Amino acid sequence: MSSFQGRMQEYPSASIDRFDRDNLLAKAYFLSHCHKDHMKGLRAPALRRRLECSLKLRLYCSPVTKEILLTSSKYKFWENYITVIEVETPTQISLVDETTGEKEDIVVTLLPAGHCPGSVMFLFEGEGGTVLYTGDFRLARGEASRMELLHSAGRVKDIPSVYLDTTFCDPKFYQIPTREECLNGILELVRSWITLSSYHVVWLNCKAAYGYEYLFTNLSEEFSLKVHLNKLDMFNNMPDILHHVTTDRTTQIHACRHPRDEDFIRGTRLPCGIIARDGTPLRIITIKPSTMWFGERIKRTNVIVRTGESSYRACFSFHSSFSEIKDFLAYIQPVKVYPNVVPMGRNFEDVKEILKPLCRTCSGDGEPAYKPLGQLKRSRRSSVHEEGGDYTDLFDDCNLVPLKQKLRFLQRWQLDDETRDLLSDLPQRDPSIQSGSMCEPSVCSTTEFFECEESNEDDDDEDEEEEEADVSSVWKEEPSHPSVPLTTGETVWCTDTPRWDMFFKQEPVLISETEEGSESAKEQGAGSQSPKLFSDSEDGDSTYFPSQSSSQSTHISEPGSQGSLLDAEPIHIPENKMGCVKFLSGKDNSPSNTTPGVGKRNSWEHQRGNHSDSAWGSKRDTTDTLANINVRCSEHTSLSSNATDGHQTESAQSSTLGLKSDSQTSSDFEIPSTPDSEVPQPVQLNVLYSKLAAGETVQIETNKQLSGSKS
DNA sequence: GCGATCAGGT
DNA sequence: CACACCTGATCGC
Repeated sequence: MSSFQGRMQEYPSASIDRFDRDNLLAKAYFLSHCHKDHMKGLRAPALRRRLECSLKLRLYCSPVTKEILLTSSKYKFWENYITVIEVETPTQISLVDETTGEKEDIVVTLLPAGHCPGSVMFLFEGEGGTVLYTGDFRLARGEASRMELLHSAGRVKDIPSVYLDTTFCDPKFYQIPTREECLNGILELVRSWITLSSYHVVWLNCKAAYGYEYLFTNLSEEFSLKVHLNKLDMFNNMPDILHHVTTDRTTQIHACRHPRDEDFIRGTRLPCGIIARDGTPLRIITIKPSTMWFGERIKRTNVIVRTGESSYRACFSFHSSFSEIKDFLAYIQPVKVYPNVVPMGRNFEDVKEILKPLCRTCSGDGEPAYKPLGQLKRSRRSSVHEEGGDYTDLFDDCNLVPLKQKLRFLQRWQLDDETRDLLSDLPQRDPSIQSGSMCEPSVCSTTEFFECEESNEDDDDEDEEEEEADVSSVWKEEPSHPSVPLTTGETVWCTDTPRWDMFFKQEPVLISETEEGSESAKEQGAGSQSPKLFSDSEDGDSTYFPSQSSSQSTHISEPGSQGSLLDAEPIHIPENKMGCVKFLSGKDNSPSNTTPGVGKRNSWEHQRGNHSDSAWGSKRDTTDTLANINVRCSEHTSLSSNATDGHQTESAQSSTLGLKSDSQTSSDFEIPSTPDSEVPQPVQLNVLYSKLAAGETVQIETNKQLSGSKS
């Protein structure tokens, strides 16, 4: 939870993610994403009053964040006070003192943060120096190196100050499995269940928060089954998400909520109340996304853990692990890092101590904490690829590979090898259901569900959505409140709505390697290529598949090994993007704010581009979207022809380089894997962890990384 | 009645 | 495990 108080030393008149107390006096507001702990004071009457009295005061955020924010009626009053800043578009804004007329211009760049839809980091450049506020972020290894706007003239920018998401900035959170590992584990678990019969359904016990959407979209795409949610209105202008979620409860994948959903599940009922029409009890498993972490040299377990008869915990994290944070800082090399979050079981001083050796000054005076950079400003890209078989490969974000391809690739060998066996002796399943079903969303199964009388009395009927006509022939869906007419006007599904899979095209590169690749992948999965991933886990690393009464030992994910198959040439560094700065006055003159059609349709677009795509596990080719973006940006940045041109250039590069950059592993810069540099001995670690576990203050002489510049 | 805060829960 | 967020109790305006 963020404990950032809203203001940065360098630009104290701007408030970020905090809107109460003295932030009420800010000259500009910034919202990194729509989680409540970053919105404190945002709907307070005091702020609202101030807004109404001000001509200049604006809230700056990404298009998606605006969309989400304004979906809530409580924040509707912001409508005319929000200025959208396109992601990866340096934009000049003025901080104006309305009493004196004093003005300070700063350039703000939004960078995708990979935390939840719309989440961004803010890069500020101006007289206060260059500062990066990360908000909450999850960036895989190497992603900073692929953010063009963190670079200038082929080098990473000098960013002296970083305000950092330190949620997991603690060595005990050293490793968190990558998004792809986690996603793949969940996919396999879901597959193993829902293919048993159409009465087998899964409930994703997701907290009411944004951030699970990429899980939903991947599940939906994989199984051609939309995910049931209570409401969708926040995604109305995000077709890439909207296509994969539904308020139609007749699906086998649910992420719906009910105030007493635990009770429902215990009673083998889904929170939405749907049951099979023929009375056959639904077979429900629950999957609870939760963060699993692993210490530096601690044996990993699987990304799926069975916690009960029909309940599972699946690894899932919105935040970067310690090693990902280290990797990020190693690349940025800030002089000063300010923690935004105090990790659990720590205090502010602890975090600062942990961060010290990760800063430029400290690695300079002591010894290089873990990354012998040698120079403050590195060339952005010097090596093609580096060491294989170390942690880099271990936790490498093979996420840079278009995920769709990767997952197919993985599934092929996994399914062949293990899951297929696992599934082979299962009860006869509905012939209309096939693994990796080709059916259309929502009409995949022939089970007939109907409303249960005890259906929860929630108000989701207002979000009820009529599905395609042929649904009615398959499903019997009775409104939970027959007296309330369905609102058909709202988000009727149109057959001509672009489909998710039209957003990307198949690249033959990976698929063509499938035969060979699957073999090697299998071997790697057994530990050859990335031995450390599962090297010492030949044992109890069991992923439980619900179709088995006992555990099945299945390594459901080994994407780390994939990266090595997919290495590509480094991408080119675009010219300094600072040449293309968009200018915004205090008044919001952006067309996208007033034209819902064009502008909002792409409100998800900021996830374009290699890093953002990978951050989301998204895998569409961005060409189509980019074309739209360009259209909109032409309007949007009409104040600056430079900006428009620059943007198009960028877009063109992105689309042509997309695959290459996506295919890169994180080791595309010269940072050796951190564990190598540290070479912690097991004994040392044991001592360290014992102390940490005991809550002692750690004075580690042996561990340079922790002692840092403490001298 | 509303908001802020805290405790307790998932 | 933690995170994000909900609910309910309490207090003050």
